[in-house]
Amino acid sequence: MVTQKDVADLAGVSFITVSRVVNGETNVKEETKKKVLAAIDKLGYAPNFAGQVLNSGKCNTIAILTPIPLEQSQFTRLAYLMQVLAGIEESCRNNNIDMILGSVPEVMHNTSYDYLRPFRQKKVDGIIYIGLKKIPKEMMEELKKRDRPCVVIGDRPRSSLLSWVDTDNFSAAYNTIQKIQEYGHKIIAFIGLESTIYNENISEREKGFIKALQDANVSYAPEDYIIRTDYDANGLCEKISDAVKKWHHAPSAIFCSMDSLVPETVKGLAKAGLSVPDDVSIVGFDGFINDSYYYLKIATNVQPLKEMGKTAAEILFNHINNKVTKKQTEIFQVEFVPNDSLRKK
Amino acid sequence: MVTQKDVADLAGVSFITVSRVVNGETNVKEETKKKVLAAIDKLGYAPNFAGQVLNSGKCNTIAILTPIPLEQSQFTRLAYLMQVLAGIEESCRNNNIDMILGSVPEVMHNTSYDYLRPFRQKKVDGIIYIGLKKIPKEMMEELKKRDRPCVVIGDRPRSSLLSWVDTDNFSAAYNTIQKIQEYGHKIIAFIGLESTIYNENISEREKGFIKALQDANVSYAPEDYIIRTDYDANGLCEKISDAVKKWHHAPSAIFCSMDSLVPETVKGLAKAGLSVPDDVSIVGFDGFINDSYYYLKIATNVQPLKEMGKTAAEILFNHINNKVTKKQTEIFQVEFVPNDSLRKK
DNA sequence: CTGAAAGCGCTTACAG
DNA sequence: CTGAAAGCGCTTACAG
Repeated sequence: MVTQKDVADLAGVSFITVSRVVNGETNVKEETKKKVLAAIDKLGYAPNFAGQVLNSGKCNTIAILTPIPLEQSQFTRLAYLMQVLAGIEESCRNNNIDMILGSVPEVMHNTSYDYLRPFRQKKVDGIIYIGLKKIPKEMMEELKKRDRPCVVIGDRPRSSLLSWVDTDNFSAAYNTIQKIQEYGHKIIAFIGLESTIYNENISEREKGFIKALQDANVSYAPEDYIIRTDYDANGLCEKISDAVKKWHHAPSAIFCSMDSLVPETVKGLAKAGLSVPDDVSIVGFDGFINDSYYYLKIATNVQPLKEMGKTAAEILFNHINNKVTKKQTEIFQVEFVPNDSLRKK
Repeated sequence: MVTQKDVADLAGVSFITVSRVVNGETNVKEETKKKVLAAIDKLGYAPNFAGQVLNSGKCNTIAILTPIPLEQSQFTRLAYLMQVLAGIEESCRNNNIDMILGSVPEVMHNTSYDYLRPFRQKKVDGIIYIGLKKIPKEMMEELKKRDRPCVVIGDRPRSSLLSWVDTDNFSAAYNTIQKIQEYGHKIIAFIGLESTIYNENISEREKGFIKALQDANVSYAPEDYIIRTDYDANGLCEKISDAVKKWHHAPSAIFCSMDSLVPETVKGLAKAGLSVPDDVSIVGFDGFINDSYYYLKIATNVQPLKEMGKTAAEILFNHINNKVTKKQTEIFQVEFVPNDSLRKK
């Protein structure tokens, strides 16, 4: 490969001068600089990464770690991941940083795969963890041991070591219920996740739902209008049609904690003889659904995921460059998007 | 940071012995080895990446480059990318290789972003290019100049420098038409992409469509039953309803070159008074659509994308390790999946 | 403005 | 079985 020495030989200078030119130092005679640049161009020289890193200790690479599996049909999580990645990528481009994409395996047993290896080997300057599940214990320990920064997206870890960016899911849900009420709906149900599934975002949405109804002094217990399912909405259809029979007053609106739960919700209502949006309005969360694939344009809440990714990366860069050593946190607001699935009552 | 020297000091040996233990060399006394391992464990030592790279010239990192933008609502391309990535990731895991995710900008002007920098800096041992658009000229030149391997997924570059894996889109389309004919359909239309959009896969599907109909000696010109649109199916609805009026005999089946074109196709037919699948059957391509979001379960063709990703990575690793210097190519078959949208006529 | 020396952390021969 | 020497490509003081 072409090294500084080769360039130096061709330009008739020492390799130190080449280094100076490469790094844009000013104390080089204009004429010398030209000779060196010509030689660089002729030989197609580019500074060797490893040589630079060994000196500087900085590798201009960050790791993106996430428990979200790349391979899955669950579009919601995929789209979430990709939009966040798009934001991170934009910041990385602007700073000439590369991203190593890694994933935290769902189960750690029977695998020798070590997702923290790049981190331990100092192959990355820092980590962005895209939440969904809590940061694993072993990762927290490594972060503590090595002194390199980590920013979390989509969760609010309590450790003072970790910076994070997140959306205000509680407020988003709270505001959503208020909006729905402004449309004249009195009884509102919530579709959430089973409590065995850890997802702080969804549980915050649930809390926002409950609080908003309490504050509105509704005549029913909000908890009685919560139905829980899993990410794939397994059994949701039946649960809903059963609930419709059980409820004294059927809800005229339903707040789905994820758009991906909407289709099964609609099916469950249909099974119980209710149609959307004629009988029941629906508001979701995420805004990932391609309109053309669903008969219904869903009113929803959109998180500024790309912005969050950008911001997380920028915070990480600040930490890496030691401009900021103190933990930083940022909370983003969610945008409510009305649409056909929400009707005035 | 903890170096081999620190470990050596603690274990009371030279750092060379530490290196031997780290690299699993056998010529180390069992007792010495134990001392060293204990010291490694105590200090949390991990070999510094840059040090290793500078010696070996291998960085155990590959670049994934793609012109597919991460940020977009076009689910088809996103899902395509992610499934391929999932396959690459699996191979990478098995070989302790990291992946740097980069994207080839759509327009090169007014940006100083250099997507080939990691490659030039020898920050990666090789590249996997996930096709959609042809490899840019400047990239081909760089590949020629630096002597590092590149494997292409989803395109068949003519250069003898590049290995590739691809699906047999021609045969898949050919077979699809035969299947549709087996279901009793005589007149079959094709929805493809405008010729200004470069996409070898789609154009191969179009060729397969034409050839199958020619071989079946149909009484019409297959070309008269081709409608072209763009990735977002802009104007497709109108084109189809117009075509239905124009055609002497309306098709009883339509082969959409991408599933994502199905909804607008269905709308266009509806506009012309035809319903799917009662009046017209539809077969698509990709199999990405989440069943629950569409009223119709689409008969389609599924590419083994994850397998392709895995294979591409393995080929690349072979090149990197110099086991194989000759260009390698692999063609995967596509699986036909019948479903509700295809009816017997 | 330019160059010789030392060193970043590691591995690869070479000596013993 | 173990260690001293040299070098991978680069940058950072230091000297002139």
